[in-house]
Amino acid sequence: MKNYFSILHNCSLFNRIEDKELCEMLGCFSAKEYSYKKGETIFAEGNKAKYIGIVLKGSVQAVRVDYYGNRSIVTNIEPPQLFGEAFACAELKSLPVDVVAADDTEILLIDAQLIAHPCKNACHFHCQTISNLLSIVAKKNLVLNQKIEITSKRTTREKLMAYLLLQAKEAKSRTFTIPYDRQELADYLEVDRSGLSAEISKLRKEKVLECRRGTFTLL
Amino acid sequence: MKNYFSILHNCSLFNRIEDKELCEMLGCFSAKEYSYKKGETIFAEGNKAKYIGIVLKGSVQAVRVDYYGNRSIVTNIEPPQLFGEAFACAELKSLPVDVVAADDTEILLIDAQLIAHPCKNACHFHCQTISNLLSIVAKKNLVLNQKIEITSKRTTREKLMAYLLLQAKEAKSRTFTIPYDRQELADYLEVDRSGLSAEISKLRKEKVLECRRGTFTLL
DNA sequence: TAAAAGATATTGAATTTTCAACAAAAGGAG
DNA sequence: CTCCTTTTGTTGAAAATTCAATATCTTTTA
Repeated sequence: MKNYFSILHNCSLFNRIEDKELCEMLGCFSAKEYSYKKGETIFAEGNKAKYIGIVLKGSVQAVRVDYYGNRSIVTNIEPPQLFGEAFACAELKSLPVDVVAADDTEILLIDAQLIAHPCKNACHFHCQTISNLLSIVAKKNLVLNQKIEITSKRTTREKLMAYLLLQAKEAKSRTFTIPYDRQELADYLEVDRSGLSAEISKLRKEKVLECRRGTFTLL
Repeated sequence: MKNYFSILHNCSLFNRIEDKELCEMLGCFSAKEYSYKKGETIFAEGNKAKYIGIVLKGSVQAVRVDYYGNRSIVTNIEPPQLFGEAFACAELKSLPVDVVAADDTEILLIDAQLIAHPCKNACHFHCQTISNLLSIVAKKNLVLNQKIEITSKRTTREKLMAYLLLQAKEAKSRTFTIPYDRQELADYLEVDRSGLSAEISKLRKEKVLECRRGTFTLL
């Protein structure tokens, strides 16, 4: 646990919480650490949403696999961000997505009830933590809104460009690395992988972008 | 204001808040009432997200209009639900959507700062309100997830059926009325209106559903 | 280093969507 | 009731996507 203290320290769930208090809280929340290999399922669709997860190392993805095996990636989460918090706060009986490890991953799980509902004592941290959680869930909302903005475009090219422009903006650079391989990017954009590859090729020929694997440069 | 007391009473922002306290709070939050005609813009894209809105009468929609005038409807909000709360809680500098009145509408606006940030006094309401807001924002998250689930389908038919099945489930009935006309439904599903009409016709011929305007029956 | 495995790119055919124009139906105003 | 406006449905052509099969390039591993 000690190893990950600096990550937790930077986790916005603990904004304005003293390091000393943070240690107490982790005990109080009975936070537990877990490891997953790449590809393993952390939460399965249909499970009850009980836990808030914090990514300590690696990365996790919220994915949905439909009827015919079509995979859709909803979000990618990296340290020190949270996952599952919205479902847990909504006290959902059945998760609408799978949460899987996108790399070899270490996470911390906290029982959401202990955070979301005010307790008798420790009320100071508590109110602050809930306030932090509100801010996190609100920002997660924006992430979903961005995904909707991107995938609401009608063509593969438009979706791809909307995504890349946003990434460039977030990286504050024309060159940036995305967290997806081609198949994953297609699953995020909700398009066919081969069509996506073809579109990337065209954009390259048109000198709109350069790329090598996950690293893109907009020209 | 008095007229809408019963609506506010049922608004989950005020869960576990006594009616007496509710009155005080509205004053304290300097809540103000506004009216809009159908089609008028309540918040414009790009504005700073300062206010949390509560729909008292009518309905509002979060919409995005892209580059070429393509409209996309993100959500439809009816009394006594909130809108803009996620953007306000995330303290967004620039709204990513327009919020427009979908009918002749009355709303209440509250300065989000006054809700989201703990104040010195009145701490009891406050912590409860923040906790309520957390639950609301988390549920809004689910609504966005549902939209993503629906629109991630690859064909118009699949999107339509996913949407209708969800509506039937929520209405707990095979017959239900949706809040959209054909054009709006197309804008929500992110598909072409004429293609949507054609698909509805096919489904009717196949005896999968019946419909008249916004009222559908799944067979 | 070579072979194998995995990821990315390419291609053409089939399917689906979009687009535009128009027809039909429903609702509202006078 | 009739005219007018709005909404919904229909159609065919053009454009884009998906699908499947194969080729090429990278990385891993033996």
